[in-house]
Amino acid sequence: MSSHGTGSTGAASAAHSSAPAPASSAKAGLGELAKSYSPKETESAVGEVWRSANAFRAEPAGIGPRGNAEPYCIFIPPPNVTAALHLGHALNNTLQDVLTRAHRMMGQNTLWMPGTDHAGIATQTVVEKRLLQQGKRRTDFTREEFIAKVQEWKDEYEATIISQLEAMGSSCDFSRTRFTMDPVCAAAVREAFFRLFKDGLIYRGYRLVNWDPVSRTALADDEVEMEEVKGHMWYLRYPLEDGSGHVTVATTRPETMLGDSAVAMNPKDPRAAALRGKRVKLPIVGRVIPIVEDDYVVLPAELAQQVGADASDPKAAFATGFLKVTPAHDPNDWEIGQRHGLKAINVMAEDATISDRHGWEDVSDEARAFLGLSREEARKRIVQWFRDAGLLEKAREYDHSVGHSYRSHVPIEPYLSEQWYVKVTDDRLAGAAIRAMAPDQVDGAPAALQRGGPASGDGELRFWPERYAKTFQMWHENIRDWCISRQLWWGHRIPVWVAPESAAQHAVLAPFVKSGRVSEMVHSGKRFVCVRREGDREAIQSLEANGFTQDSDVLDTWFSSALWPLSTLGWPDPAAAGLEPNLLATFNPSDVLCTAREIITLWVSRMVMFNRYFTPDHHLPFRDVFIHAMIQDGYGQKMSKSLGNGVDPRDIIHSHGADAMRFTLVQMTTNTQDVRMPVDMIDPHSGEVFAPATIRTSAGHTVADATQVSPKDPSKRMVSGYGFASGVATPTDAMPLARNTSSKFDLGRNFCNKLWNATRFALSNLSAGVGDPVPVSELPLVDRWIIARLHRTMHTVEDALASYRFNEYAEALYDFVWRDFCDWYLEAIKPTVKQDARQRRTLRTVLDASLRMLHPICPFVTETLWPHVQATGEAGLPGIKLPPSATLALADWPSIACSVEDESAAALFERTQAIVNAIRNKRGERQVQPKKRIRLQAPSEILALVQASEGIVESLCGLESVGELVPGSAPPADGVPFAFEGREVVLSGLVDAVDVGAERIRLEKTIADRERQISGFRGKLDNAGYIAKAKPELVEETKAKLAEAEADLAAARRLLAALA
RNA sequence: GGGCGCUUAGCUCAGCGGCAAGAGCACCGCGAUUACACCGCGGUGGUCACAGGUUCGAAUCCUGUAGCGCUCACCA
Repeated sequence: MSSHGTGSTGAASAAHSSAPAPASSAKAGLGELAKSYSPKETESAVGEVWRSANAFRAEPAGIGPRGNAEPYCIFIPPPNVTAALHLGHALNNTLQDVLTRAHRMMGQNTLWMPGTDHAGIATQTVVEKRLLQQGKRRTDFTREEFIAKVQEWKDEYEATIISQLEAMGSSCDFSRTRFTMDPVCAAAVREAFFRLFKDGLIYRGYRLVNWDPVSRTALADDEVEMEEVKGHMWYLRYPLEDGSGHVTVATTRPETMLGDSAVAMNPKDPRAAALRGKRVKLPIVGRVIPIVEDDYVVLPAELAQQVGADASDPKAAFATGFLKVTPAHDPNDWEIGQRHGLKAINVMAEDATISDRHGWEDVSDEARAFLGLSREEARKRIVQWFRDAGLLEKAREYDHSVGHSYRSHVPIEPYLSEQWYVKVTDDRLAGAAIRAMAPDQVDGAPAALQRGGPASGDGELRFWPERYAKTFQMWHENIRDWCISRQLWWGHRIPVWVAPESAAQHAVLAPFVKSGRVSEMVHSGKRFVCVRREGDREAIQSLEANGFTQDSDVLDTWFSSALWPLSTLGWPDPAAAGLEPNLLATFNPSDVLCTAREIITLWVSRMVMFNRYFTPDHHLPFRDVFIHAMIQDGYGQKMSKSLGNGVDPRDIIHSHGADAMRFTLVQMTTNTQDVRMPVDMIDPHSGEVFAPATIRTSAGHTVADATQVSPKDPSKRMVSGYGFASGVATPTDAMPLARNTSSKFDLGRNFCNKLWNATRFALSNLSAGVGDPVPVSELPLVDRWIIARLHRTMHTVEDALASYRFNEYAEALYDFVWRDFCDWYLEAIKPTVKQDARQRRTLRTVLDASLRMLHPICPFVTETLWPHVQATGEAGLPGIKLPPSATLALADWPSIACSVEDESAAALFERTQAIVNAIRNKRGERQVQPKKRIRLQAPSEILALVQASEGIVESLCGLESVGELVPGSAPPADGVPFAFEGREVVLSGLVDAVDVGAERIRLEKTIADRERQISGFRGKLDNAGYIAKAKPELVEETKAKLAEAEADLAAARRLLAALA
């Protein structure tokens, strides 16, 4: 089919020869472009063109050729280094690149800041998993040794990710690439922590956290996954202390009863009066605990109705009205405990085994038997104990959802511990985030908006699509303080040193505090000292000499991510970080953040809070937030690194090319929430595409089986992407890794090929020279029409881009290039362009402008074609400016004046298209061979239209003659009549003999269609409400349509009569 | 339970108050014509999930129902 692999006359040689200086050295000519676009052979050369032109380097204000231009900046959502990028990232980054490239071409000083995220818990987990496969554990190494291993992993995947971004054509300023744990970012983290600590916004909190008993670390709320679990509801009897009876509590977690410190009941409960002041003797433990009254307790349905309380609470269905209160092991119980001054008795160790060493003191002999048991085992034995003691009232099956660690997948234990918190509930953080919202996107009474005065950034944050503003608002209205300490090794170590409080510390600390090098606080008998600078050895040595030790925990990853728009630009001091002093001021605030919706709470929120808090004028990190769709696999599951169902963009680049991938992704970016991407596999043994065999994981996900059998040869096998990502299967020479693909990308591939061939055709004509510019009014009709279409397309594209309607951008160009330019313009000019230099000027100009507008979506193919097109001579017409440029990536966006749009020419050409379509339709209906010439006879009004088309109707319809149809004269014997614009028109020479019966059926169908239309239009026009209330233009339009339909109907009836 | 979204041609999706509802793929017919078979020309195919309502006019707005998906919170 093409010259793949020959390299002799193909695109590869053309691109390679032009790579060092594409525009100047390229000699355009048909022979240089292969018959079809072969991305593999050109993409790397194009990448080299951009690299050698330093095309994506951004400089701060005042420096470089764009130093005085308005800045445009996007911060990449830093991909985490746990794994390679998948198609979700490809979508995310393609959209950012489209914006970046378009704004660069529009002349702005444009920075797309790239980098990666260390993803503390996730990365540590994948490395630990790999070590486990080698039979080793984290604790077999020192902290430093282990971190070095994680670092190795990070280096490998960081390089992979950057190379994936480059392969996709991402126009990031790679010279500024950052990593959230590099020294520049680490300095920002240190300063931010210090300031928050000093300002009282970081504090030590002793409370229940989400505890992962396997990983033995605290987790943030958003790191907990809810999973449906089949369990039981146990009804336990607790005897009253005075022996007068018992109360029954319902619980799913009987093992926590060892730590109960009260039983609660609702004060409205009819039984409350009798029980008020009584106490309960806790079985097994023997602890005597009070019965407290609290509104939180739900009454059982029957009682609720009796006292007129709300019985609709789902809990009412199984509640007993008595609630065991275990403050140390349940968040709600903790709240009740706080309200009633109850003790929190922690009965578990850090691994969630029953323990008497973490706050449980009154262990009875009977209870001692349960020490050391796991949660699950303790539950069984305690239930058995109650059953044996006759205190188990009943048990029933009960399904409920339980929080699980997204890391180890075991149930989370609400666990009492002391952690570091950021007080995000403070108005300076959450309040500032809500005040940032654009007022028209804030839901409900803007109470929050009224709290603060207008600061810069207030009211400026806008979500696209706007429905996501609600997510942002609700998150901040219900926000809870943020637990930021993690008991991990991989991450930013918390810069706090601690020692038991003592008077002697003052003398040591005073000078450091005074000079602002440290900040201190005292909490529960300990002194905590935050050291501002990592390099402050003097302060650290002094602290350590006085018995202080550094907190061994690290910070939540999102703490450093939250600083990304600041840290990447060198905050707090770019110069000290070795960067340009005004880098930060130039590019923060940035313009838009592109991300997925689950990131709104995790990251967008925190960036907004931190950027506003840390900048003196409280400005935003970005003004717009664009939320794009989530890419799902063919089974409706989110593509994710952890599930391993992601498709590597390099696979799609391999099968379809980077531009095809990009175009397709942009084209599918509507404002929907999810897009499905059915994934096929390519057999590495045969190259055949097939649907992979799937399995269901224990968690219920459908994924490609880890190994697959070759569809061609059952003796051969391969490893799937899932098999590789999950570590289940390792590719070998005999069992290689299979690439994925998806036929979805055919759309983009076909389009790129179409553009390639249209350009090839244009080049073959342009070699005759492009002529001097002439006013648009002097050009042939079809030229004036295509220029009008070009102008309108440019506006559609610009409007779409300005409001992030990416699919409209792609579709406007798809239709313009394929439908208007290829199907109509190129076909129409074929007979004339070789002789008409004016027309070649139009062709040159339209092609040039099209490549420019398409470049942000398809940078590789457009840049490859660019030097060939540039070499044909000057582009542009009066009103259309297309200044030359060596590289397309740095070329100007087209400038097209509205005055070039000739509306009457456009309208006339649209009538031309209509008659061409009508004639083609008649040919098609009769299966006339394309080569066969036919004759047209039409009344003078229609003949005038045909003549005005300047030969286009004749050439596009294969007409050998056009003649006047005199009214009343007999039509030719082989005449095929039809109605056009209410006139009778006859085609002849289509067939040897007219099939009168078939002709009658066609005419009768036309008559029926028109009659239906006419009755529709008349219905509207007879409706007084329509005449009175609809827009006048619309009424006029309807009248015109009615008239035309009536004329067509009359013509068809006359034709039918003549046929008989 | 709260929030968000989806349900339009066989498939994947646009359209979100006003032409006789669109695209790509698939399908059917004609076609190796000096850009392109990753192609050209023509065609088939839809009571726009269902039920009410608002309106001169509803796929489009409102209410309700059903199914699907995501997300947050929570269950003793």
